[in-house]
Amino acid sequence: MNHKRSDCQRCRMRAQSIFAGLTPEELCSLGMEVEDMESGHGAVLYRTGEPARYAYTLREGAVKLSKSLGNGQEVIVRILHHGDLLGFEGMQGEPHRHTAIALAPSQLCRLDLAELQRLSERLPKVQAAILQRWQDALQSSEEQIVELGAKRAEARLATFLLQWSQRYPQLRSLPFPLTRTDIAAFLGLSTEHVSRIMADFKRQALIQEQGGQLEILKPTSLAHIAGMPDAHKSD
Amino acid sequence: MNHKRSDCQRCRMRAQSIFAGLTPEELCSLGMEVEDMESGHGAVLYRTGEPARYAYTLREGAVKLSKSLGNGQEVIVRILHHGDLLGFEGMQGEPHRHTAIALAPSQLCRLDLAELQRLSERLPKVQAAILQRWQDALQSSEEQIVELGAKRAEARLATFLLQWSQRYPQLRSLPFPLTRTDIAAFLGLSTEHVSRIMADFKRQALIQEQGGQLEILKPTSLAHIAGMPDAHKSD
DNA sequence: CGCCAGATTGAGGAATATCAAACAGAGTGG
DNA sequence: CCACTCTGTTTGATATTCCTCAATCTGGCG
Repeated sequence: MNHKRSDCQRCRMRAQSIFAGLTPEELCSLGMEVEDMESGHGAVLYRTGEPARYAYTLREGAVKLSKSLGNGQEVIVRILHHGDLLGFEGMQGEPHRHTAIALAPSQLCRLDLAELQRLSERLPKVQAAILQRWQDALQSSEEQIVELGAKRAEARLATFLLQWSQRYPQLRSLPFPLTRTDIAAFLGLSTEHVSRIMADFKRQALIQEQGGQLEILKPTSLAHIAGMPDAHKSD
Repeated sequence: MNHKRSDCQRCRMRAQSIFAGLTPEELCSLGMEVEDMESGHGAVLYRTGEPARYAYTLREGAVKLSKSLGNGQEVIVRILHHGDLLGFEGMQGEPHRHTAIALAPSQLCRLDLAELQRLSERLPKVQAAILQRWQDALQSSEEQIVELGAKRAEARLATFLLQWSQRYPQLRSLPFPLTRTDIAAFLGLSTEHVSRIMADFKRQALIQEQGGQLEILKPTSLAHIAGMPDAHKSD
């Protein structure tokens, strides 16, 4: 990993960050210790139960948040893309609730939680932004509950692929660094079952895959399989 | 339903409410429109998609939050007990994301969302309290994801029963107004399967049921089935 | 009593997991 | 450049879990 002092003023994610809406002066006055960092594929950002010192903003790449059961089984609870936040459960002093691992080479901003906490007490805008993120996370978790609770494997995989593609708009060929085992851990299936369904999708020419790149050929058919009556096709 | 102006000062839930930590003077100065209300079994508090005017604190009883799929299938996303909050997604102006239905005769406080929003901007304590609730909700949703994604029916039901019992401490016999269909919609199973497993648990004398009352006879065995290595038995 | 919603039970079938084996591709060392 | 390993994928055969459908049973209630 590679750390350096960050220049938030010029960050191209600023408009979507938790510091959006602050004037440059306010931003300057924060005195926040923010470090740019890069994490390679497989890098562990933090582990379940560790005391939380830092929170992160994911600027580029993808990160999985997972919990592991006693028996060694791993469940991926959420998958994060550029613009997402992680590690903020530490703001209330709690230890990390997940293990966070980079799925692809990623760029992040690392924020000191103690400072952030003081900050959010002073600046309601920041607190409101963080609240919004919590709400988004809850919404996505609840959608995941619906997937796991009500849909069959095919449908789960279809929605998953569509959701993934929506995080990379106007991109024909998507970065797709996930292992079958990762997908399985996220969708509550076995590796083999995921593999079979992916193979099916390819045979039906719904998707195409080559060297970590994924292409959604028939989003409408996938949406139909996913059980979304009329999801407006974004491609 | 039955409405009347509430006296928050004397509310016995005040210590756990989002207004905890406020001085009586602050509480007085709120000018919040808070209404006490009672809802009978099956009463609908709000529906998915409705514009959100009110949020609620559940003082007594139980409420289910559910989403329904296009095909008429219903998934219960979360079940609320006394002390829990609901309907707060409206604070950011969004419509309700769930349908909220009382599972038992319940007592709630109804808060005007617009007022609450203005309030939380003035009082960081209130906002912090709400943030904490969002976090709790997220945590519980993520635990549910783990249940649905990684555990088999028996284990899911066992954890569910144990979690239920933990919401009624020092109570030998628990109120248990749930239908098999409700449990099934929460655990991602079919009604019949739930029924079978419940019958099994009874035959093994792990639990006992009569007239809407549930008794956990062997919490330790249940915890074992649930896949919790050493959950400290709370009973 | 007759009726009705919910619960239980059984039988059969579909969805998914598990186990085992073969396969493909990316290094790596010779 | 070629074996050779290593990791991840695919495929097949079988076992298990869970669902579906249908029937019966139960308790409350007009």
